[in-house]
Amino acid sequence: MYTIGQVSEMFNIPVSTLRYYDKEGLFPGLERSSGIRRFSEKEIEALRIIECLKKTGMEIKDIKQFMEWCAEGSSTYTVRRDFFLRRKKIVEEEIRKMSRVLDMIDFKCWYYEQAIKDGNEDRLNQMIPDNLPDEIKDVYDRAHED
Amino acid sequence: MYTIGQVSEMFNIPVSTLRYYDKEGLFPGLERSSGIRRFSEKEIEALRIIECLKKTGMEIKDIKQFMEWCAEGSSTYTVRRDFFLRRKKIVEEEIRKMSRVLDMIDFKCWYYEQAIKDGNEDRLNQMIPDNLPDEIKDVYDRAHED
DNA sequence: TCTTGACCTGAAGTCAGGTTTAGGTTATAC
DNA sequence: GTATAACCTAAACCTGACTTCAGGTCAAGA
Repeated sequence: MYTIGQVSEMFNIPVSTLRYYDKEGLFPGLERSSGIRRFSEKEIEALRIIECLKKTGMEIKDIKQFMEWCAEGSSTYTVRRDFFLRRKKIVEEEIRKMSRVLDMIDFKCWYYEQAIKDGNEDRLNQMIPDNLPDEIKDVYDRAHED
Repeated sequence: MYTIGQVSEMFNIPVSTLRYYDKEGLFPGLERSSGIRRFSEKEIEALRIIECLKKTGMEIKDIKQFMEWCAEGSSTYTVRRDFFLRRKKIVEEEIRKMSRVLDMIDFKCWYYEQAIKDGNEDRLNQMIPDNLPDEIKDVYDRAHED
């Protein structure tokens, strides 16, 4: 059992944020002794999941929904699995999107490298988009496919 | 040359958002004729970069900084290259982080698949973290490395 | 016992990134 | 030439995710 201050240190999350999460219903079964929150392993695991889901851009109210399903017990196993399957697709798509963003950034790095060499963008602007050298053409194409 | 409405359709961005971007200084040299905004190829390319940088989580005010460098001309080529090199590192880190999140999600999918089969989490809780089967152990380890 | 630090609450404040509203101007089609 | 659709501004409003504040309680050590 941990106090809010200990959990705050463990996860490097402000105490105010933990209280906010509690207020928003992210710890459905959180115990208290004479008013003071007592975090068990259950809440620690919940917090790991919260951190994970927040990284995927999920909103607090949707994380709350998941925590409520956890509190409901074994009747929600399939709902919870489907929840993660949906999230999986979203994160996979996010990674694909980021890879394309990375191609765009790589292209821009190359672009400014050339501009530095040339002292201007004239030659570059004549190359784009059809006369790019092989070394960068693939990156450009991936970055600009919609 | 395009009107704000045409650009809105091209990019599927509300007109109000384009005006907001303009107010925040994201189109430094944007022309007007009798008060009406005239978007040129320059602003279209700017908007492509804005969309890209927004996907990396960059704030409007930092995107504005970049656009100002663009408006300054050839003296800022190296600054702009370095800007993209920094962003590249951040996005690469983001992708690595997302891959670990994906491992966590894969683990959770497996976990609930087992729980559905078993009808409870008892067997699972005895397995975690040291007696996991090989098929999932790697995923678990990657998901939990800090 | 008293003080000090960690805890508690509800309400207000903050910040980013827009969106909505109200009131007005301009361009285009009939 | 007049309707109406698309444009304009400033300012207020909204949402999510916190943070800060004011005022109060609780537990442990000197």
